[in-house]
Amino acid sequence: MNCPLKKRWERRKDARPQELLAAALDLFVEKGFAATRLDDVAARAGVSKGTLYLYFTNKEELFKAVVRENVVPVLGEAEGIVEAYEGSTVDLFREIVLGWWERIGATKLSGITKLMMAESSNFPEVTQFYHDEVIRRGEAMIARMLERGVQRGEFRPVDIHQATRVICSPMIMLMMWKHSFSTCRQDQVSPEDYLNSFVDMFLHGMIAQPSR
Amino acid sequence: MNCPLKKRWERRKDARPQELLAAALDLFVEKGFAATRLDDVAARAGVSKGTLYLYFTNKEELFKAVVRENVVPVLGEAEGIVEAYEGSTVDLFREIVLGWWERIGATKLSGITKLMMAESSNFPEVTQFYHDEVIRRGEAMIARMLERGVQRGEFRPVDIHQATRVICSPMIMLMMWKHSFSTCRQDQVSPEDYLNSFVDMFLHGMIAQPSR
Amino acid sequence: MNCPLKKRWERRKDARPQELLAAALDLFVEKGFAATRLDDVAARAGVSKGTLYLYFTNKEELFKAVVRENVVPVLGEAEGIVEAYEGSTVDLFREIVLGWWERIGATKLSGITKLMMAESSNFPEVTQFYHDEVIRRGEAMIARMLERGVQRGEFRPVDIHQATRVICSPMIMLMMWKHSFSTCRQDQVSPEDYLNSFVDMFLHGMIAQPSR
Amino acid sequence: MNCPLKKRWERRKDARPQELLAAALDLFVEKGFAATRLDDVAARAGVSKGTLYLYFTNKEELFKAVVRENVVPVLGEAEGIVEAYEGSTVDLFREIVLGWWERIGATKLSGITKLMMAESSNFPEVTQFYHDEVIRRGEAMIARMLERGVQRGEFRPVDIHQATRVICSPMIMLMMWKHSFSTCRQDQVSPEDYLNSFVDMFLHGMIAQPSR
DNA sequence: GATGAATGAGGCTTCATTCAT
DNA sequence: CATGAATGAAGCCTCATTCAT
Repeated sequence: MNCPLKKRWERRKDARPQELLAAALDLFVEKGFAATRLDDVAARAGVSKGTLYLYFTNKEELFKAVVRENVVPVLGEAEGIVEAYEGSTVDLFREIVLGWWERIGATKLSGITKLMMAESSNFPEVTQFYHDEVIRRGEAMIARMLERGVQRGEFRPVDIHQATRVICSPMIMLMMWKHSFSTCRQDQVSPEDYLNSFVDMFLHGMIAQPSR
Repeated sequence: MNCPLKKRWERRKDARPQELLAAALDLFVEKGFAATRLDDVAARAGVSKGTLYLYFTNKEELFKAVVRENVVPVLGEAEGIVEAYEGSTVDLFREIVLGWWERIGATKLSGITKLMMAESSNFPEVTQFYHDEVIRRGEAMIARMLERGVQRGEFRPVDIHQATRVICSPMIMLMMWKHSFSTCRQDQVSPEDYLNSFVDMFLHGMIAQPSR
Repeated sequence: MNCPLKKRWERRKDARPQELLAAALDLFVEKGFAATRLDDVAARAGVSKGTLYLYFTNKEELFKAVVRENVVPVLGEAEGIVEAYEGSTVDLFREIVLGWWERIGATKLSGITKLMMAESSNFPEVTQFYHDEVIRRGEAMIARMLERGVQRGEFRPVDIHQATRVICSPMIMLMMWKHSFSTCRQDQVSPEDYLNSFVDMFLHGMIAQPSR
Repeated sequence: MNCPLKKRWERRKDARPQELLAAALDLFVEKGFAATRLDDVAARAGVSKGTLYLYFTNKEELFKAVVRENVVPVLGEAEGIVEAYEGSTVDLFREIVLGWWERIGATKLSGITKLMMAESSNFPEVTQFYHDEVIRRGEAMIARMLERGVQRGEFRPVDIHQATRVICSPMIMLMMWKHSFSTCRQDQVSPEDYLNSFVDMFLHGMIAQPSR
């Protein structure tokens, strides 16, 4: 407290892993898992190559730490929202989709999703981890939301399992496009327009018709 | 004709690239672009590594040839169907989706789509080629189909551009799941169920409500 | 035969692995297993680093090939001699010890023995291989020789198993000294004198006393 | 004395090197010189890596200290015994061999001998030190014992120099086996049986035949 | 005295591409 | 046409040693 020098030092020590994770996130998103060189991660974080290995056992653990630190918490929040929501499920759906867009889709974190879709088959251990920590939980959360809508009579009764996947698809695809062919397209997709179309179509397809 | 030996040779000369392309397709689908080793391609085709370079300038050209040979023709057929179709657009939609599933989605060609989504950012030239030859044409075809439905009063008026993308998403995702996390999931997605859910939801969301 | 150019080429191709093995043998003997850099092996053989991997999967396989090519055949010969010998076992003993000295002890192959004694605990797979292919066979051969002497009444009855090891010890040690502290000693051990002392002591210790 | 705190500190200061040396001994024996990581030594001693460098200039000096602290004193005792012995040289021989076995061969110190035989050529300075401090003195002691036996008419006259080495061989080998191929062998050598065989053979080979 | 974060050279291994035959 | 030996640039990871605190 009264020792600013030491404090600076400690702050640095504690901050170091965060700096490394930030650099790693940037590069994983930019290049993908295999094509990211640890040299570059270190260079971007302003440290030497060896320093990385003080904090992370190897490339795969570094990646897992990036996911744990950045993606998993957002998922936790979303789970909390679904659990505690009090309004209509239509509103909840909008809330989740837009919240996801703000916290993941529109940020560089979308690159993690893309990366996992892209390279999972080449890195089984990382894949298993991501599947357990992210995909399974994410799908469960969406499924719970759909069930809520059906139970409350707001949504048509549908195959929850399949509907979950159908719903996730456009969201995942939006992230993938951002990191795939965006350089080729002048007619940049407006994510907002795309999301509106998606929500619109989905609700048209799901909402229980009052009479009929 | 009267020279069987020479003829066999000539046939071989023509056949050779096909064997190479078949081997390359298998391996690109299995491993992805970067992780496919030309050694393995040559070995699977039963030729030496150098032989590959007699027919293809480099790895990227080999991949482009695979796409040209396998994916592009299917796209041409679909374009023809849309152009010439005479029934309802709802039926046309089902025709296109199922035809796509039979010719691409259910075959190893789905791996090419997955691969491009995955690795495009690391190989700009390949990406540009694929975008021009496949994506642009594919989206145009879908868009034309939607326009047809709207013009004939079968579909609600929607933003064609966005709707095209929303519609493509579940189909692309179905291909990606096949090649991404399939090893992690016991609850193998039934593609047929998934497609039915998708068509059902889409048509519910698109079909113009008669009265209301 | 009438194509010297091609012949030269083929000779080179066939000779290459031998050149690599020769270079590897030199360096393994000089530096040990862990301290031998594959760069140096390649350089000494006059090829690039990558070339090594055309012929040997990795460092351990390279080493195993060195052993198979150089040590194992000598062992085979010795086994043949023991099997077919017709003279006295005392003479056979001298024959084996001196033959071993000429073919292994006095050559750089002695370095392989030293290396294995030295580094075995750090490279379990190589160790297992060497134990199975060299040590087990070598001890079996010595044991057979001792049994022969005992059965023919030339040697005192002794614990064959232990005696085998006691006998091998001075021979192994002679090889180890050559590669251990030789740089420290001006009073170079004369291997011949040492071997004479050894044979002399051993026979004094083993020969069955006629009367007594 | 009246300052227990300070005293504890001072004791610690003296004790610290002992703890470090103990940890270093364990690891050098277990892994060898090159393969022992100073990280591990520090961890086993419960200190930080940097602390090692407060007490020892570098890895080589650490090793030399381990030898000085553990091996050299035992040698000194043996020298004393040989100098002062009053019984028969045959008994002295047994005394020395068994004493060596109890104090060195059967303990982890045997690993130091093995390590030096194994890695000496890669670390010239350490080697020179070990040769001067251990090998030269050890051989001199054995030689003196043999001379004593010959002078007193108990042993046949032999080349003392060579006999010394022949005698040392089985003892050194026994240590090396313990640390080399022990994992490969189910038929664990019984050191006691081996030593009995060795003493038996040696004395048969050395003892002056009374008449004849 | 003690710490432990940081370094950076060095080793093994991979693979697209070339070229002499 | 076809071969396949050879290359060499990279990439991941290790570890003895230093030094600011």
